[in-house]
Amino acid sequence: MADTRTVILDIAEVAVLEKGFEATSIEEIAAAADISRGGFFYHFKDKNALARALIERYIANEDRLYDDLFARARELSDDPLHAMLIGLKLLAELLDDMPNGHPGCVIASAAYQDRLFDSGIRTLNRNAILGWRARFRAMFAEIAERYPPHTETDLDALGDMVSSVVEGGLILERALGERGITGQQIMQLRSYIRLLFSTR
Amino acid sequence: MADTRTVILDIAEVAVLEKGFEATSIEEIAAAADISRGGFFYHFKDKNALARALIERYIANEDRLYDDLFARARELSDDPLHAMLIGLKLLAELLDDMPNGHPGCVIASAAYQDRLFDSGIRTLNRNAILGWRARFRAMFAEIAERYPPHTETDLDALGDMVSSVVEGGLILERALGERGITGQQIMQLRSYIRLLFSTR
DNA sequence: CGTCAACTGAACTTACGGTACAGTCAACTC
DNA sequence: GAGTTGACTGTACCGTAAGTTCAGTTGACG
Repeated sequence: MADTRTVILDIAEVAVLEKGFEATSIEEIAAAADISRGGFFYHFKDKNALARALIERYIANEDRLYDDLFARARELSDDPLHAMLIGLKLLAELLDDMPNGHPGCVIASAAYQDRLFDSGIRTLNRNAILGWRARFRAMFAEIAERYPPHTETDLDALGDMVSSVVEGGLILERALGERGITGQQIMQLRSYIRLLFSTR
Repeated sequence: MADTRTVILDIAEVAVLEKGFEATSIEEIAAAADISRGGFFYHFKDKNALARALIERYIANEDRLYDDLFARARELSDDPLHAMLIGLKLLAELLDDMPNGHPGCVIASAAYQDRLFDSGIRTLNRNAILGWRARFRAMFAEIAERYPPHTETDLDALGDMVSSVVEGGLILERALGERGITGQQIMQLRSYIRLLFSTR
């Protein structure tokens, strides 16, 4: 059995992504985790601590996922452009193969409920996104060195585009109730990257 | 002076985008609109009616904006590809020129608070996004006829990409607290469209 | 037996959504 | 200028649901 803290976070994540943070009650989380309301407060000192833990865990997971996935892609090709194209394909497949679709992004959810949280949490979110920008920017910079882009391109904006397309895709997927949208959008981004850098 | 209903919607929109729907109280809206709680219920029978009105108004505004903007673009060029490129540029400028930045998308906000609303509201959201898909799909189809794309492309996915990039950009913009991100992202999409269709 | 983590269960406080309704007041209609 | 209507105010009230606190229980382990 997983430890209770993890169970709470799992339950809370799903609920928060479906209804928002404020609308997710501690009672409801506790009930689903088979503990009492008091038990919840043994693990988290207040509701804000839950939010912080939720976000920290999400960011750590996402970072690990990107690490693994693009490391794997780099194993499959030594060329930075090909590795990026492979990585994006793997990412699209991974998202599409999730049993119930990707549940949504905790950071996007938080972005639309900003004022509920303290500035520490906002900083956390900000840094996560800046981290992804830097990660992909570096990868694109390496590509651009070997394959000069056909159009002058702001590499920060291009780095952001990965996050942007994922976030946008998840919103459409949720709002439409259609599976596979996010993967499709990533494949469009991939198509852009290929056109932008590849020779001919 | 604007009529009270509009004032309520304006205030509620900002508040909901900042804190989420559940966390926005009727009391607070009424106070900001300088009316009593009773006054609020004169205009909206309950909180759900407010949500619906908020979303309906947002969709109508967005539709009108797209209508105007791409009609204008079409006036400036008869060529469908050029018109699209002009339209995207205009869109990016419009978003960047907003006095306090774009406040965020009500539909994205709703997407992450789905379970709060009845299925009617979900249908509303769904149809709005399907409408934008159809709108842009048609435009891309016309472009593709004259300029066969360099890569085989799913026109629905391409149509969705406009919404996706806007939504994603808005999330980054909010989470980072940086202006201009959404405009940049749209310019990236524009760059993709140009590479995908243009001869040369 | 003592300790400690992991809880339980009840109590407390506040806030919110919603209802009901009597009354006000300015603007328009006949 | 009497009457009507739309747009409210203000107050009182209800139910309940939510966050938080805490004293006390339980069971495993040394």
